[in-house]
Amino acid sequence: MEGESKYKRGLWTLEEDKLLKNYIRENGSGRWSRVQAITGLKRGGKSCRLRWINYLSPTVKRGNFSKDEDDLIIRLHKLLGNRWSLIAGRVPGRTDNQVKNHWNTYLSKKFVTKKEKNKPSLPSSSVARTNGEAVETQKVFPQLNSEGQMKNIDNNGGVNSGPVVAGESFLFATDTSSTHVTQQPIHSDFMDNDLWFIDDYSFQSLGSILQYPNGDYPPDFVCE
DNA sequence: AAAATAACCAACCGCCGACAC
DNA sequence: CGTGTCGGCGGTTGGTTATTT
Repeated sequence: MEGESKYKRGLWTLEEDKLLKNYIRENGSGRWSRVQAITGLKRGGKSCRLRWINYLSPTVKRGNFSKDEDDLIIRLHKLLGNRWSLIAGRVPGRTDNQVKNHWNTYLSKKFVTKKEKNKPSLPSSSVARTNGEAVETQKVFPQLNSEGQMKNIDNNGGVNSGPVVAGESFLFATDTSSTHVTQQPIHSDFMDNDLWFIDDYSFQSLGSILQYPNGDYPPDFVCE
């Protein structure tokens, strides 16, 4: 097809990086589709955006993931599933691509190995594949309304409500085969034990780690 | 030392929602 | 409303590097 080679592909060169950085400095990030016209880069807007967000941006942290970062990612993944942008948003300096790669190449193996000791099988309705391994990805999406009522919506559309104090730790538990979600108080050492590994019939998560430092909740926590 | 395999990670792809016209 | 464009997302690919045989 004509036009298929309109854009260069593959790894970025230092010269291309320099052109893109110059563009950002002069025009700010965004309007990616204009980058080619302005800089002469033979790259599509999407490619430029990705290169900036995942690599060139000064906010991107390079180097190995720390133990703390690993722990946080594991917990957030338990809570959010494969919603990498949401997870990355709570791991300072890390991009969704970094978190996703780190999970797929390292953490999922640790995670699955540990989980498999306690879990002989998975319900087929909630099985996804990661690196060829079966991983349960049941999701619960809590929503907080203006009165502090927490609506927990699971991936089957089931809803359950109850009072929640913003910032207080709470626990979601849901039967994998039903639409019911319940909340239970948790004890303070929850974060230090292995409860956040999936067991046979429940999905449990720590809601408070979803909250941003300024007290806001992510888009999934809709204030009505 | 060479070949095979595994691990890592940057980049691409397809889809989707928001928005402008 | 319908259509096109853009940005964002998660899944996947493929090239490079490290490790094992």
